[in-house]
Amino acid sequence: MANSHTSEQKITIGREQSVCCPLSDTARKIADTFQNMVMQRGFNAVSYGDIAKELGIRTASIHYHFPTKAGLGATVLTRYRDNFKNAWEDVDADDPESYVRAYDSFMAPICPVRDMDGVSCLFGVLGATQKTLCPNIQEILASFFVEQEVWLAKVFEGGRDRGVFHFSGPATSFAKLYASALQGAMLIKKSTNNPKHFDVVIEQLESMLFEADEK
Amino acid sequence: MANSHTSEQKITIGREQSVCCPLSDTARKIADTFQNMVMQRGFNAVSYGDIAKELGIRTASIHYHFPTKAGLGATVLTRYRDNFKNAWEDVDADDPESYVRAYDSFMAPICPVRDMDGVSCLFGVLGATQKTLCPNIQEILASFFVEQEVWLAKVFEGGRDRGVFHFSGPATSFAKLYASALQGAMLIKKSTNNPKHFDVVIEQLESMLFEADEK
DNA sequence: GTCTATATCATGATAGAC
DNA sequence: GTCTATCATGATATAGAC
Repeated sequence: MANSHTSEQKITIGREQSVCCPLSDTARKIADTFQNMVMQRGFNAVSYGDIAKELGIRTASIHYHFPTKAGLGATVLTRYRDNFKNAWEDVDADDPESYVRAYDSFMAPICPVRDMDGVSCLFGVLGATQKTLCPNIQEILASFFVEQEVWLAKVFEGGRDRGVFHFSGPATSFAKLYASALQGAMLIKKSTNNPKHFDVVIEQLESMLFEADEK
Repeated sequence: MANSHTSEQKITIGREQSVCCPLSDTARKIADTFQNMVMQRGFNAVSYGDIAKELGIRTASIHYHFPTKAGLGATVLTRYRDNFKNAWEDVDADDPESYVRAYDSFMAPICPVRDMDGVSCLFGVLGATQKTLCPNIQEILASFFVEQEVWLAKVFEGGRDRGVFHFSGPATSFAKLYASALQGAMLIKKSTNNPKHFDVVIEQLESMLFEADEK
């Protein structure tokens, strides 16, 4: 059943590399294909055989580049996380508009995920089966969600203080809500085959966040 | 790795039965155990062997009650869905408070999921790997999310008209946001091992929905 | 209704030739 | 770096005894 997809789609996010050595051309193709498939089907439903078939190579070749599936998963997730975190622009306390730009930089890497049918965020997909993943990956997952919330709360709070954002309650609570809504929206978008679901949720969130600008 | 859990936890939701014949005692134990495990690890990471081990029986016995894993999944998901939908109380157009009660009835079945460590909503877990599931289950999933949104939007809109709820924009958009936030919050709660995450998101949502009552 | 035994298949992974 | 060949394991599922 894991092979019952009819049309694989290429995803162009997350090609950046993590701390360690850059990936060779083949390794990158493997990582891209794996990432794309996991975002559609989940970690446990993608096999080396699926990747090999898609790329027209043998599973042994994949094992040469990535000896273990857990290692491949960690590489892909690290790259995906770094792509997001590197996008986050710093704020300038003296420039209110920098908070809006920071928010935009946060949302930018999400767009490619939004625009692909049949996928949802890698973090969310892995989080759904968290307990089945190796401790390394569990740790990357958990710490990203925490870091994301801390960063968002800082931007939201500073932006509210400067009058560019509007929401009630603690900034950490609003950040938790925002991150949760994005994850859930991608998940429901995928489950209902309705790309618009995600767009509508973002519209609703932003109409709240920027409410004064629209009055 | 699917067996690396140290302490299975019992869940008491979703014991209600669907349209067809009620489950025998053993069948119900199997369904409960399977549902609980799937909410922790996902459909593809739970095997008949895992269930058999947990219950102290053989896999062949499980096949007697549920010939196929897809069938077991459909039974469990149908039961889970009915448990939610049956909780939804009708509104009385002449009674504004009935809209608050309807909202409470919607949230009630979510509490047990909130209170269990290491699990997230069955809909969300299955949605994350949607493409790997049989068409039957995919359909139940997709239609539930749509029905949920329609019901929520109706309650939100009626409640806003009567002054008990407060939000801006179309009720369908707010319903989409609400459903997404709940799904994402459970997912992040599980991924970060932080039960409070879910509570905070609900607090934030309700402080928005009931804002006037708190001023 | 539950069991033993078994069939069949896919999986992650390794050894060693080229 | 890629291949063929192979291994060990665990999965779904079935047949038939009790």
